[in-house]
Amino acid sequence: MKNLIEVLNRHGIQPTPQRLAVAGFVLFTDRHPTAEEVLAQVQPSCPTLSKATVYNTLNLLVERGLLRTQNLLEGVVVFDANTGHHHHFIDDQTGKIYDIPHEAVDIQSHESLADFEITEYQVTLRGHLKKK
Amino acid sequence: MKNLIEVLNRHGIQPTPQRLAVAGFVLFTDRHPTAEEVLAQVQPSCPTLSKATVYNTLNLLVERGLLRTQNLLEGVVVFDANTGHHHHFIDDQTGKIYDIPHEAVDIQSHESLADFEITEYQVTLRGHLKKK
DNA sequence: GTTCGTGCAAACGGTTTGCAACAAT
DNA sequence: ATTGTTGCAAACCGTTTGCACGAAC
Repeated sequence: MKNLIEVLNRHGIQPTPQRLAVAGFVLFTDRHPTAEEVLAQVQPSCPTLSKATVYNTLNLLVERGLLRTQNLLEGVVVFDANTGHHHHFIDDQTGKIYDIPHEAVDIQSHESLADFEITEYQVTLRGHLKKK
Repeated sequence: MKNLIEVLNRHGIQPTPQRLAVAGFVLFTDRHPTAEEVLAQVQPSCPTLSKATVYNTLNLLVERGLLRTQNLLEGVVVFDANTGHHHHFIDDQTGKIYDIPHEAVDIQSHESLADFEITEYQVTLRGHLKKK
């Protein structure tokens, strides 16, 4: 992917094969993988990839603003390619995490919160998918 | 505290001195302490208290529904005596976590979320305290 | 040949577990 | 004696780090 190389370059990241493999997966998936899952996914197509390099690369992508981490489930850190403001829906039955556009949820806070200057908010919705 | 002993008994927890010390702090604070902080806080008044017993007791309280864990900040697990539905406000400057009553925030979800059967939601607000 | 990235293995830190000593009944 | 709790230390697991090798310029 030419584009990916450009993106990395633009963020001061040298596009090595390992980094391309990791970024190529993690920046374009809507799953919310853990570091382990990234390794398991990418290892086959890039057999020399080590755990340390996965972590180094993921941290680099986060540092450069291409990726963010999320702490949605008890003690599990996942990586999210959606770096803008958005919310999440977690399917209780499958554990799957869905991104929800920021505009899809409006919040209205009671005047009892007058002392709080709210600059940002994130909503975590839980439930299950409706059978349609 | 007579009450505390009763509460523990009612939940099938034998009220040992260590458990009373831990529960006496963690169930009645509105801070959101980590396990470390619980140990540091309670150790002085209960010198024989070990780290393992703090974890065992906290896990027991969670298991019995007297306490819950929260994952609000990157990789930090805190314990929250408020076991009902509620939201949180995190002061960006101090990192302090405030409990927000569930009714103090209304959410309204866009019809684009029609496929999601939402059974529960939690809002994390961020910002800073207004100087009054 | 200097710089940067990699793989490996060791270190790390928060949490858990195994176990022997120790109540309490 | 049995049951349950404790403290200690070791184990655990996800993540980070140190370091020597290797590729690129």
